[in-house]
Amino acid sequence: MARRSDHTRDELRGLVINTSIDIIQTDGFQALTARKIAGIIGYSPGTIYNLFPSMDALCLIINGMTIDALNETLNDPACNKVGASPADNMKAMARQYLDFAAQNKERWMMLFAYKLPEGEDVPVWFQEKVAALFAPLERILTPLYKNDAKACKLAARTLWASVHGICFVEQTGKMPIVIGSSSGEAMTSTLIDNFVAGI
Amino acid sequence: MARRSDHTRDELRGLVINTSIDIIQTDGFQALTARKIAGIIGYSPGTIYNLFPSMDALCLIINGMTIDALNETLNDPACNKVGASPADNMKAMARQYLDFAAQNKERWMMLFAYKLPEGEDVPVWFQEKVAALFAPLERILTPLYKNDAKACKLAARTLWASVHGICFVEQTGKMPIVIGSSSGEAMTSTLIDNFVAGI
DNA sequence: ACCTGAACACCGTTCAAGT
DNA sequence: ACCTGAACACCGTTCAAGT
Repeated sequence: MARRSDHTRDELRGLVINTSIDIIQTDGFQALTARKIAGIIGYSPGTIYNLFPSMDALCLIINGMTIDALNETLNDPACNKVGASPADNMKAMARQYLDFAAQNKERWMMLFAYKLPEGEDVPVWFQEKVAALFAPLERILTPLYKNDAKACKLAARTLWASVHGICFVEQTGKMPIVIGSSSGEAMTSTLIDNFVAGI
Repeated sequence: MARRSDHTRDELRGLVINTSIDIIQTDGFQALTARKIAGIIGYSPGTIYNLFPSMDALCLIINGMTIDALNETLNDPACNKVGASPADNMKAMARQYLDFAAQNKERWMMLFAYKLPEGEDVPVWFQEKVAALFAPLERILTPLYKNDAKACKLAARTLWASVHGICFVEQTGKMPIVIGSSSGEAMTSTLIDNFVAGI
């Protein structure tokens, strides 16, 4: 066939990524295959490998974009109000996290269920994106740990991991819901109220 | 070939399950394939389907066994001491959870990363195993919520999910470790201390 | 009754060959 | 230079055929 030049290389990459996200959100990330992407965008499977070194590399890029989108919601003014109490800002931030996961369920699940194969390890640029996720919560907590930056970091990571666990349990529905509607929000509220009161 | 009768049907099922767990623990659950199991136990791939309806069914059985093993550690006397404070028992239980995950990393990961395909849903017997997981923690919390069973249930689920999140973050190492060694234990301690103080 | 192994419809990935 | 499509080494799953 040879050069078609229907799209530039960058357009093509964008096309592959957007199509991939569509597939993931519709059928789950297990349904993402090179052949399926190629079929949808009207190219051959080989072209995917012209644009990305491997399916794993593509998945990593998509996960990076999901983290960026999540990070954006955590920096939303709604959970970084100047007048509000740390607890209120934290609750708002937890709600942002829960909402993001609910609205982007399959993309969010992929972030945690997808595993690089045995050999390779997570690249630095990806680790940096993950690390950036903690900053907003640390910022909120700072006033509560005025003279102990180390304790502040520990608390931020503890709360972040806890909210993540609550979100996970809510999204996978593996927890029996005896709590009534909106259990994720009830749990994050209980967590934050008790934690802050206990500081 | 026909009947070999090297093993009874139940022996064969046990052989498949044990071999599967070996593969999972060694190479991760992504590496578990019917053909690989068959090769190791010296039967043809078809035999796997004689013993189990599908690979998904086998995975579900293995996950059920992992939950049973986890549940056993949560009922260990070490985290259910009569004289100890609820906080101490909870910390011991969290440690049991963290230790189990560390020692059975791939099996534990599979519990959360493995997803049934789009159509089918989790059978009731599996849901019941999951539900049983919360009882030990609820038992510990009961004295702290004497006259409010509903709040106790909510707190138990909140703490359980939180410890799970901490464990997840520790196991996947997605969190930058600025905290020093044994960050999982540091986080669960902070969580439990603050939460209990805040009740 | 139990087990096989070929067959079917899929994968990811590579790469010689085409324009 | 870009893209294809056949090829290779894998999957899960089924089932006629063998003992």
